[in-house]
Amino acid sequence: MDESRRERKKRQTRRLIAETAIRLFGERGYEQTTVAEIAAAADVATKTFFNHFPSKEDVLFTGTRERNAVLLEVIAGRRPGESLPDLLTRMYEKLLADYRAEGVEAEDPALMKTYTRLVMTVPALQAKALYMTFELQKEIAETLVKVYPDELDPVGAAAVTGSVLGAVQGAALASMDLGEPEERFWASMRRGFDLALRGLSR
Amino acid sequence: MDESRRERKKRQTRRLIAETAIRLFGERGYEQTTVAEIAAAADVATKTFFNHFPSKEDVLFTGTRERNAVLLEVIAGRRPGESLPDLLTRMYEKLLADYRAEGVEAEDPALMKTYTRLVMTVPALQAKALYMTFELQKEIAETLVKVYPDELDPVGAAAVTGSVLGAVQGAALASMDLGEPEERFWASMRRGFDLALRGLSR
DNA sequence: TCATAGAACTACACTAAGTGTAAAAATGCA
DNA sequence: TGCATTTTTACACTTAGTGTAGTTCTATGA
Repeated sequence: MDESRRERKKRQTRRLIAETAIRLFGERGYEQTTVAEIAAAADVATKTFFNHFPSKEDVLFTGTRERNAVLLEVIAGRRPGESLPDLLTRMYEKLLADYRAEGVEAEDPALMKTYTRLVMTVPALQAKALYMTFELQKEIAETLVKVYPDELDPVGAAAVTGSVLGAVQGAALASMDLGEPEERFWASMRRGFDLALRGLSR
Repeated sequence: MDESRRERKKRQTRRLIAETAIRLFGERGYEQTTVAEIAAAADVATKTFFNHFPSKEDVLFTGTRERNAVLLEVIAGRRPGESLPDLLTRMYEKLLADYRAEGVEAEDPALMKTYTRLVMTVPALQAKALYMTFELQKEIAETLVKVYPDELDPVGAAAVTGSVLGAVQGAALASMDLGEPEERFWASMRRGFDLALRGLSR
């Protein structure tokens, strides 16, 4: 077995806490739910919550770092001679694929929807999400400079990254605000991406 | 007198708290400084701090809402027949002018520098700054739809806005990270803006 | 000048997030 | 079984932030 009982139980506890948290947040609202209540509902000590998650918000952003790492790998794996627009497009496709896969693999679609609603409406969670996107942006820019040493300097790379992610994010959020259905949502995100990309290809 | 004594004293207290806060943050660091310490140093009750500022972070973002409002006015005041790139350029010029004026009008340049360093390095403050930019973005996009009813829909406007602000922000932060001097910093910001704008003009 | 309404400030009690520590319980391994 | 390591727990503590009621200061009208 590649996972010991200890590791398995730890993961279980972590997962139990996270799912309990989303459920309670959905029922009572984010601010109205205390960490103590989550811990009690999951039948663990309050401290155990903070042993697994550095803050109350973090319980909602468990997989984000890993998902971001995947995008960075795409950038780092620039193919020989691959143009910047092509590489960014590959990254975007990967982002999209992950996003859709997440929706499918989710064992509980209702939780997924609750999650989206929370992150879109609760200021503290929005700020957290923005901050993490911001960190991703810096890492992408840094990696871009490495794989395009002759074409990109740090400022240019940061501008490109900010432009692309900003456009995609803006379009996605606007689409959600409008309550657009699934398929139009993907189309809107694509529009944002294409718009930003046009600035690169001269 | 257009300002009563009451209003004047209130403003004085508010200003005293804000300046004391920046000074202490600069000396001891943001997290290491408690609101109680700030209040004590400014010789007011802790509650008075929260009467003026909703949170510890907010003491560092006093003028932001007003400055953002100015940018929105530029957008709302689209001149007859003015193209989107022209209007955005006017907004950018305004942003720049405000930014430079702020640096000049600052009675204490050292505090200004401390302020910049804090906002750039402390996670909680970065997140707050990002969140406020995000809110500005939404308002700009909303206003753009109003002044370009035939050319822009909500998704397009959000994409444009996100692209431009994202690029400018990315370039500016990268420039600061590099420690570029004043003049190169402005040039870098401009590069970001121009890059994003290219995506619009065809 | 005095009286009074309202605004700002203060004192105080309280909730909740988050940290540090040491002990207890569970697990891995010899 | 015995021992080391990891996870969980209990507990005490700090700090951000809220609610309330009372006090002080300011504006204003008689």
